Amino acid sequence: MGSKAQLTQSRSRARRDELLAAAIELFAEGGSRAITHRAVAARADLPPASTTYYFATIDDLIREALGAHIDQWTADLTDLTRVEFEADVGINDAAAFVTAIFAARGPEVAALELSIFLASARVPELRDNAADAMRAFESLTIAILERVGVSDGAALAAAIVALIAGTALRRQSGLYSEPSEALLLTSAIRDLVAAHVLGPETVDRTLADLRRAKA
Amino acid sequence: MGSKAQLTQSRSRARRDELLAAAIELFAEGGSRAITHRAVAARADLPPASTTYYFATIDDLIREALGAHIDQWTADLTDLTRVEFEADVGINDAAAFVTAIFAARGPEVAALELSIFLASARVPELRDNAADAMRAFESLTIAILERVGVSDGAALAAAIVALIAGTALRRQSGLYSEPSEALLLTSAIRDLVAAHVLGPETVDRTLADLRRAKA
DNA sequence: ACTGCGTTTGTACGTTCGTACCATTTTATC
DNA sequence: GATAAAATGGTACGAACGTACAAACGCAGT
Repeated sequence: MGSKAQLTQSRSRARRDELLAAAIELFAEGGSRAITHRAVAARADLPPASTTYYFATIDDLIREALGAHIDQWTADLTDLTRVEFEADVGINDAAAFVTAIFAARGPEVAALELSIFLASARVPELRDNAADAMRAFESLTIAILERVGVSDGAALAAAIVALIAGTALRRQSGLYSEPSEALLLTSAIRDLVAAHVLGPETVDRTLADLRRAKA
Repeated sequence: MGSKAQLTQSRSRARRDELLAAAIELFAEGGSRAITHRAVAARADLPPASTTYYFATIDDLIREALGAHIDQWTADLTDLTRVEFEADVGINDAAAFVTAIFAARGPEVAALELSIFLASARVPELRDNAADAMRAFESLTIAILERVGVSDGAALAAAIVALIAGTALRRQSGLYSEPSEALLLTSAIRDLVAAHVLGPETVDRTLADLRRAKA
């Protein structure tokens, strides 16, 4: 049996965190297959037996690593919610800001978070962590929308979050250049916000006009 | 050395395909960790040594399985592009149609395709397959937009694809009920199309109005 | 300084893995 | 039907894996 660690000493907690960080590194580089006791320990410059002291099984180690990483992301997003903006921030700045959160950290980092979301579907223990992260991302988006003047933006925020996540995924294919992706995303966010401001009646009318024009 | 198979016999090709299908099944259930020679052979009801005859290494097996699956998806999408619609199809039907392609096949299947996209970022051999799939999806979306009356919809299609992919990802967290997700997605697609039809000037003006209203 | 508990780590065990080998069976060609 | 090529499948071997264990170590409180 592993995992009789009690972590009463701070040095011990630090070592555990280093192992988790090493595991995330390996996961980012080679997927879950790259995470083994020995590889994690070697990456963290710790003896091979150190992993079994802190984690009962290798699956626990993987779960904890992914969970800790996504939790950190949740915490970062929650912190951002409290950031104050300048008074006259416009949609463009806000869109760029939200975009930057997910998409502009480099494709590799985004891929990591996306992978954890996917993994959470298979791993019940991670589901709450993923849900929290998603909630935090949407809350942040709602908060930013409010600063910009949109008050009832829950559904809009959900769409924007989906748009950002999808763009991050699309980017993994390497089909499109970096700046054009960012432009596309900002433009789409602006479109969504504008449609929301104009209201469903205008959208309905516009689409009805489109249908009539086609005939 | 494995992989001296020449596949001159159709039965042999069929067995190979069964192994690939079994590998995909295991991948969907337990990730890349679940794919081992023995597990794949057992799942396909074939002798343990059968995998080494068709695939030089286990990584080749994994790559080929993921590649074949995403290629099949590309082929399906390309076929759909050729489907003719009824004359007076509206945006709602079209949006529901595109939505169904990615999102309504059940979360598990969508997760599989998303996972392959993510994996393609790490595995150079899969990059072309992922790019082809993305292109096919966008081409299909462009084609559908044309039937609805939108002609210059390349950027719009990119946004819609991102939106759909992101919604599929968001759904993995299990935060939202199935029908509300579909509604949200359809609504967002309608908004994007409407904003596109109204044009950038209207969007600009609307956002400028919003900014003024806030102050 | 002593004692107990948490921590650290070298080592080893049994299992499963990737892969190779080779005898056997099946199929294609003549 | 004979012959060669392809396909099949039982088996085995070394490496890497997860995990366990016990001895050694360090940091409390006394």
